[in-house]
Amino acid sequence: MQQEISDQIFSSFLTRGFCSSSTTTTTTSSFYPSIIEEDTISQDKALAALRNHKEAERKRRARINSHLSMLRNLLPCNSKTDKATLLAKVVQRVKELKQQTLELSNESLPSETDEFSVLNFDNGRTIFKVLFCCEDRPDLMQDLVETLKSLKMKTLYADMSTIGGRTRNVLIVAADKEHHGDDSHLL
Amino acid sequence: MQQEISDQIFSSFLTRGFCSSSTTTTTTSSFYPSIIEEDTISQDKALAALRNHKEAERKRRARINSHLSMLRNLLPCNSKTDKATLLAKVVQRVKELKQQTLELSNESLPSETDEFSVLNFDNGRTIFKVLFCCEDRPDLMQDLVETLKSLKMKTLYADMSTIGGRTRNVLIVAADKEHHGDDSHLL
DNA sequence: ACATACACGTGAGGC
DNA sequence: TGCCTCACGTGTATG
Repeated sequence: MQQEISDQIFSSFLTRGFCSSSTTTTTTSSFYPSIIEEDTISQDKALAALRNHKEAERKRRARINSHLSMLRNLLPCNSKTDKATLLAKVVQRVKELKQQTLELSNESLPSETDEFSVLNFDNGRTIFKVLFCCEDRPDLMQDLVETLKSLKMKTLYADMSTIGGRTRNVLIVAADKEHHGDDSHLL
Repeated sequence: MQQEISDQIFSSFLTRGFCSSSTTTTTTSSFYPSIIEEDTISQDKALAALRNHKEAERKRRARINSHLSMLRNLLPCNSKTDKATLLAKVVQRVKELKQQTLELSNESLPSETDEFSVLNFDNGRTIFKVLFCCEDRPDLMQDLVETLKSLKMKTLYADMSTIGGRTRNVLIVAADKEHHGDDSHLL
C-alpha cells in the first residue's frame, strides 16, 4: 500500500530525473512541453511493462516458494526452518538417499555377473548354486524349468526377484551323478 | 558501480525527502540547522546499519545459492536450469528416492517374519529353507553354526545380509533322518 | 520488441 | 536495541 505509493514516486523519479514536488502526481509533463504525446505514450508503455514485470516476478517467487514448501513437507522439519538450512537438509537427504539406493541395488542387482559354485558333493549328488541376473521376460521361468528338466536336475531352492525390469535369480540345483557330464554346456 | 550511485541517491531520497541537487553529496545538513549533530549522528548510524544489512543480505543469498548449486551438481541437470524447475526436479527426485528405498528395504528387510519350509525330502534327507530377520549382533553367526552342528545339520547354502543394524538370513539346511526328531525346538 | 530469470537493495517483522 | 529472514519491486542480461 504505502509501498505502492513510494514505488510510483520512485518510478517517476527514475524515468524523468527528480526535483519534483513532494505531492508528485504525474504533473511532470510541464517539463517537456514539445514531446507531450510521445512522452506520455512511452510512459504508459513503460508503466505497463513495469506492471507486467512486477507480476511476473511475483509469480516466479511463488513458484520457487511452493517448491520449497513441498520440500518442507517432504523432509522431517517444521514449517519455520530457514530457507537456507532447509536447502542444506535437502542436499544432505538427497546424498543419503542416493547412497542408500546405491547400496541396496548393489546388494540386490549385481549387474550382469553370473555366479556358479558347487556347494556340496556327496552321496553321488552334486549340488550347485547358480546366480544370474538378466532382463526380465515372460517365459524366462518356463525356459529355465524345461532346461533343468531336460538335464534331469532337481531344483532344491529358487529365489527370484524382479526390480526395474531386471531379474535376479538364485537357484540351488541338484544333479545326480549319471548326468553331470552334461553340465558344462549350461554355463 | 552505477548501481551504487543510484542507491546512494535513493537512500538520501528516502531518509530526508527529496528536492536536492543532482550532485547530492550529503550537503543536506543545511536544511536542518538546529539539529545538525543528532541528525548527522543518527544518519551515520542509519547508513552503517544499512551497509550491514546490505552485506548480511548478500551473504544470505550466497548461502542459499551455494546450496542450490550443490543440488544442481547432485541432480542430472546442466548448470543452466531454472531455479524453480531445479527445485521441482529436486522434489520429484526426493519422492522417487524415498519410494525406491521403501520398496527395496521392504524387499530385503521383512520386519520380523520368520519362515520355515521343507524344500525336499528324499533319500532319507530332509532339506529345509530357513529365513529369519533379527537385530544384528557380533556372535550371531557363531551361535547359529554351533546350534546347527549340535543338531548334526549340514548347511547347504547361506545368504546373509545386513542393512541398518538388522540382518536377513536365508539358510538351506540338510538333516539326516536319524536326527530330525530334534528339529522342533529350533523353531 | 518481448518474455524470462537472476541479483540487488530495501522495508517489515520476529526474536 | 540489533540481528536475521523474508517478500517486494527494480535493474539488467539473455533468449
